[in-house]
Amino acid sequence: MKKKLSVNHSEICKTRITAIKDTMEILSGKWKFHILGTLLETDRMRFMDLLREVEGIGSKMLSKELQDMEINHLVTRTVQQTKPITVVYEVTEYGKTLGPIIDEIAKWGISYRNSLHSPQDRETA
Amino acid sequence: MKKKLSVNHSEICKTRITAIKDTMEILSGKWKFHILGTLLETDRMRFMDLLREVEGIGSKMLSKELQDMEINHLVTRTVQQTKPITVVYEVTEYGKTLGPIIDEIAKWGISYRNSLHSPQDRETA
DNA sequence: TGCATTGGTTTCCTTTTGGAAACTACTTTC
DNA sequence: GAAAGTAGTTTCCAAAAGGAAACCAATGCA
Repeated sequence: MKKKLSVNHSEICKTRITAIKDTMEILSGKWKFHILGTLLETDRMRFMDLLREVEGIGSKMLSKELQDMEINHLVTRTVQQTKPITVVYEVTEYGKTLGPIIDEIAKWGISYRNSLHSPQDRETA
Repeated sequence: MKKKLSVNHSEICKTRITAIKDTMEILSGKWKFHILGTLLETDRMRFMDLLREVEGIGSKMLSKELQDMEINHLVTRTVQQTKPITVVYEVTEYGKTLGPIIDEIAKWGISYRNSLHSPQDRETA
C-alpha cells in the first residue's frame, strides 16, 4: 500500500497561487517595493529627489521602474511647467491599496532585525 | 526663492526602508513566495510533490530555493528512513510569521484579477 | 533484467537584470 | 560664457538568474 501524502488541488488553492504570482510579477525587480515604500511616505516626489532618496539606484533603473508602475496604474507622472520643468510622481489611489502589503513586509523586516540580536526567537517562536 | 519639496529623512523612514530591503532580500527570486504559499497550505510536502505542485519550476531551482529558505530558518528539511528515502519540507514556526505578508499578497492579487474585468476600479478607487 | 521512483547535483546555455558613464536638451545662475 | 540643475535616454558591459537535460545512487516492482 502506497501511502500518498495528499495534495490539495482545490480551486481556492490554485486561485491563491495564481494571485501570488500575479502580484509578484507586477512588483518584480529589485527596486519597486523600495520606491513604493519611499513614495508612500512622502506622497509626491520629483525624479531627482527619488534618485537621491532611493539609495543606490541609478537613473536608468529609476526611470524604468517608474514607467512599469505607471503602466500598471500604481503611480502617476505629472510634468509641471516650471522654469526647468519638473516631474512629480505620486502613488495613485489604486497604488495605495498596496499599502497593507508594504506594511506587512516592513513589519516583518523590523522583527527580523530584532531576531538577529536574539536568534533563539527564530528557533523557538 | 527655491521652493524645495521637503523630503522626510526621519529615522523611522530609514528603518522602514531598510526593513523592506531586508525582507525582500530574503524572499528574492522568482519562486520563494510561490513555494511558501504552497507549503503554507499543506503544512508538509515531499520534494517530488513540490516539484509537481509548483508549476513550472525545475529541480535545480526548487532545490536551491529550499536551501536558501532552510538557511534562513523558514523551512525545515527532514529525511525519512523509508525504503526509497523521502524528504519532507515544512514551514517552521518562524516561517509562518510570513503568513500575513503572503496573505496580503494573495488578497491583492485576487482583487487585481477582478479589477481587470472592471478597469474603472483601477482608475477611480 | 530492466524500468520507475526518490532527491537531488552538474553542466551548459540563454535570458534577464542591473550598473556606470556618457549624452541630450533646456534653463537658470554666476 | 561656463557651470549646474532639471529629467531623462542610450550604450556598453558584467553578473546573476533561470531553464533543459543528463547524470547519480539506492530501492522497488514486474
